[in-house]
Amino acid sequence: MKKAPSPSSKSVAAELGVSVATISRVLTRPDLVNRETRDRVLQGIERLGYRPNLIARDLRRGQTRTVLVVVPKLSAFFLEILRGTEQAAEELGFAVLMGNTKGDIRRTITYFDQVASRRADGIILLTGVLPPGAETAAANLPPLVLAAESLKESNLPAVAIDHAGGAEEAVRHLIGLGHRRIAHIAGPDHVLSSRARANGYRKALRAARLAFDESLVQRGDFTVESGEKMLRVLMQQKPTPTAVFCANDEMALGAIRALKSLGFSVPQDVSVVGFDDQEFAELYDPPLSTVHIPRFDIGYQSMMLLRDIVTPQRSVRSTVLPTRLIIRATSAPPPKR
Amino acid sequence: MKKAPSPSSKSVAAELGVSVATISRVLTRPDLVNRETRDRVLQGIERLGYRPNLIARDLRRGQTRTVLVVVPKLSAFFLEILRGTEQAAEELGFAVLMGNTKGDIRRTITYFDQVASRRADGIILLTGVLPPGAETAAANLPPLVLAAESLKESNLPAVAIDHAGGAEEAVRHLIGLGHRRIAHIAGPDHVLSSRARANGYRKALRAARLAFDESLVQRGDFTVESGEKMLRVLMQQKPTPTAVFCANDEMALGAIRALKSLGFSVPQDVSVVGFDDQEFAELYDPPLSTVHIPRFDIGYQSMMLLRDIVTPQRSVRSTVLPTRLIIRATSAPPPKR
DNA sequence: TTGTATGCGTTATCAT
DNA sequence: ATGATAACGCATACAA
Repeated sequence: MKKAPSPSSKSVAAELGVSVATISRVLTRPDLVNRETRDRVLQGIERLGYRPNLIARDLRRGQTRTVLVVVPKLSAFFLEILRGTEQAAEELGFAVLMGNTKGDIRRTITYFDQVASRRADGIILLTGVLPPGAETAAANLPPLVLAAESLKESNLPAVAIDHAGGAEEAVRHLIGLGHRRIAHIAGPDHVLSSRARANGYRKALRAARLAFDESLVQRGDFTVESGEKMLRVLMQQKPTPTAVFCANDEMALGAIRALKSLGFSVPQDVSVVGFDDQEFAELYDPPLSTVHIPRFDIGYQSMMLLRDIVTPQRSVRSTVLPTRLIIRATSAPPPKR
Repeated sequence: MKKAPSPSSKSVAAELGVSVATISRVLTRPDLVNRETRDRVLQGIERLGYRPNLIARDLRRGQTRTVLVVVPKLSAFFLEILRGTEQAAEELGFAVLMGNTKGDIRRTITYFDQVASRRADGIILLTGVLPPGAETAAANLPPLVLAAESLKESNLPAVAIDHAGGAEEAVRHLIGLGHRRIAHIAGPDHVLSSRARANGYRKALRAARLAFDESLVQRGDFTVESGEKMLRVLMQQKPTPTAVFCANDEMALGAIRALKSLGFSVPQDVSVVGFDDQEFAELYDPPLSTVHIPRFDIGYQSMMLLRDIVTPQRSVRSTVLPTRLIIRATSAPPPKR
């Protein structure tokens, strides 16, 4: 049983006694061809196992119907986004290429080149940073959607997240439970999303006319360890906070771990709320209250937006997607005194 | 600033007063061209922003240097594999296309078609199942590597995991700690890997001359819930087991959860060991002892193997990768009585 | 309704 | 060392 290479339209045409044009038409504009011939061709295609060569088609058409998704690293966070992109891509008949910069911004250029080289029609960029030279308006950017991590000031098409709104809702939740001294473990200051989340925290306090206490805000670096460390700092303030809002789930886990080891129980003594709703949030003990990021939607919408960009005559509109507070078991009313 | 489409080799050639052949040679076989012309061409390419059209190149060469990775679902497990594949692909100059069957075996055929249509050179199949028609040797399979989940009887190129060996090591570890009544929460019987893990469990018992007790083996379905449920069943046996080896991490989590709610502490009263070493295993409280699967390597080796397959004159050899026991905090000596 | 012929942008063969 | 040219397999404008 030797592996027969798929025949070309030419050989199928020859076999059936029609022209290659007819083969092509049957596949792309069936309405243009006579019913009988169409059926005969379809049958022949089936019998001979013909598959049109997409490379040739792409070359001819000048497009690939392929999107390149570029992530800064292959983490669970981006996985769910990828899932959304894949779903939308499938619906639109697009293929999905993977790109991973591994934190090296310059590698982004390599991927830009991929679309300059016509291996993909456009890029969904999840890295949050444009490569050095590309920042100027003069730079020749490929069709591009900025997703999840939007750039500071850019009017490039983007699918962003309402970080501030999510943080605000989380803190409002804690306030609603009766908390008055609410701490915040923030993320790195240079990351736009941490700043937005910190802003949401302050806004919620302000709306509830709660004083903003500088000492109740500590900055971590998104790791579990930094969460532990900052929690310890926070518990040295007095009076101690009764709730901690963390800028991501890892730090929330660290905070809980540190609380436990300090002899506090969560949420009876101290409430903790995270951000991201990563997979482990639900599995943790106790299950973590956190702010859900619609990762799937980000991926899905990004693909749709990119389609609009590469399709002439479609209007493109950036979006900001809302987050959703998930109340699990780490947030409760403060202890009575 | 209008977006100028990348010029073709023809226009670059015209601009520089050379032939297209020279342009092509400069890019693919620089040694064949005179030093001066080469430099001049290189310079012109840079100046005009020329990027060779990979689609045209692929068409001409009859290959795409693209691999299609097909997963049954986009989970963290496959993510790490994908990372390995991506790494190898980058080293080899391959692009990575994503395919997701979402559990629908028939969709695999769609992806096979993608390579029949020349969108990719081959497939790394992570689904563990071949589509219905394709099982026969007569079926015209695309260049294929079976990864992670190997098929029952097939001599297709594969990168497999030593499930049995990993399970054996885990149970040996428990035996070494002094456990004598070791239970097993197995996975579904129709999944080859669960069967292999169960076999490893029995083999370790046999090697230690411990009696195999049917009632100490319960079958779950890889979910946290089934882990809880089966643990409860196990603890009704008497004497109760002092250790539980679970066929995956989710069920191990379920078992721990159930143990806690029954008033047992882990690992003081009962030890628990999982399988997979998923991300949350390390983060859990207490951190889970489990069997690490070299997911990255699976992906990496699969890509290398596929390269061997699509490259003439390279020999292809299937591999079985070893697992590695990770001892964390859920396994300890049994309580003294 | 169908066929013929051209070109998409390369690479490779064959001359020169 | 370089150029002219023929494919690669398809889609389409034009002819019939």
